[in-house]
Amino acid sequence: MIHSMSTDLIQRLRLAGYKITPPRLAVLEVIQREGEHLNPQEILEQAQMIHAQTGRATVYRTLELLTQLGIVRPIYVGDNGPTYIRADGAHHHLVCSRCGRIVEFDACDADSMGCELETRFGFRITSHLLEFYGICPQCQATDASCSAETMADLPD
Amino acid sequence: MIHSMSTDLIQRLRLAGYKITPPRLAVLEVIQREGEHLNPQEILEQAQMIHAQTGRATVYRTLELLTQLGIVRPIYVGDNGPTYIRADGAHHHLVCSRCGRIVEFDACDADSMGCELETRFGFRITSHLLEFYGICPQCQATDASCSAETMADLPD
DNA sequence: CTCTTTAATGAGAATTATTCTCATTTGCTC
DNA sequence: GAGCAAATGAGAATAATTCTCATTAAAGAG
Repeated sequence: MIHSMSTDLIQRLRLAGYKITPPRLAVLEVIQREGEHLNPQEILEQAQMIHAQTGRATVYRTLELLTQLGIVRPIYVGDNGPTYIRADGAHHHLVCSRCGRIVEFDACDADSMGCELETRFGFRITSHLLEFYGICPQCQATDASCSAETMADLPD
Repeated sequence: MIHSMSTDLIQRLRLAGYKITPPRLAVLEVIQREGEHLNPQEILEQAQMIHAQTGRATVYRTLELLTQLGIVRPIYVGDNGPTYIRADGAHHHLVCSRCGRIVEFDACDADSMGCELETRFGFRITSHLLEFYGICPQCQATDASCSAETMADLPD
């Protein structure tokens, strides 16, 4: 099997006592490559391009395993099901409660807080998620007036 | 129907053009009362104590509605399904990737960031969620050594 | 207070997502 | 390369959520 993947991650799997198998490599590869917001179905499809026989159950099992190992983690955005992302790195979202619109931002003070929390609770912190919830400008405009747009939001 | 609930919320429903019905009042009451981390099944059960005929589909429909209105929002903790909380107020978690342990903390710099983001993106922000992911002290201890505890985490 | 309109409801069917089962395969160690 | 247990794939089973539709009832008009 050809794989151009971080030997480091493979080592982590091996050291934790797990076998290095084609489906696991495929899932790992997919998540490393895309990095963002793939749901189990999409991960299955992409993994099958790498290792055609990959089964759905194995994808779920692998995602659970990689989550346990702190390599990936599920993230819930809007009202979709879970998607998986690399467990390192931070995520910052503004989420509109009304329409579900998501805006990303960077710049975040959380890292310094993270350090403090590491000391305080003894966690070894690898990443964070900071989400603000509210109403986006567009939806505010809609709410404010009693125009046709407003009507569109009322029950049919 | 007897309900000792925030007239304010009822007004918001009414103003948005929705009818005030017993199941909606029941769900609203349950979420107001408990406030935290109830899943749809639990909300159904508790709502039925208030209004016995409440149906499951209606609970889902009401949760969707209340989410749209920014009154509640779903939150995903660990690998359980969604639970619903009041949309106001902040939530701060330390989540262990390995064992799923959750520690709550308060004190959070996010509010000032929230103000800045309101200006920058025009959102009207009502709450936030800040989660740090990492490995809890217990799991670190397990990882570090090659003791019996470590064995327990390896594949059977 | 009664009537009318139409949103909302409950029951259960249908769908979708996830987990489980088990016979078979395959990494890994020696 | 032989042995062993972990890992796998297929599909069954389960759980969670959404949809359908006939019926009910909330809200406004008169």
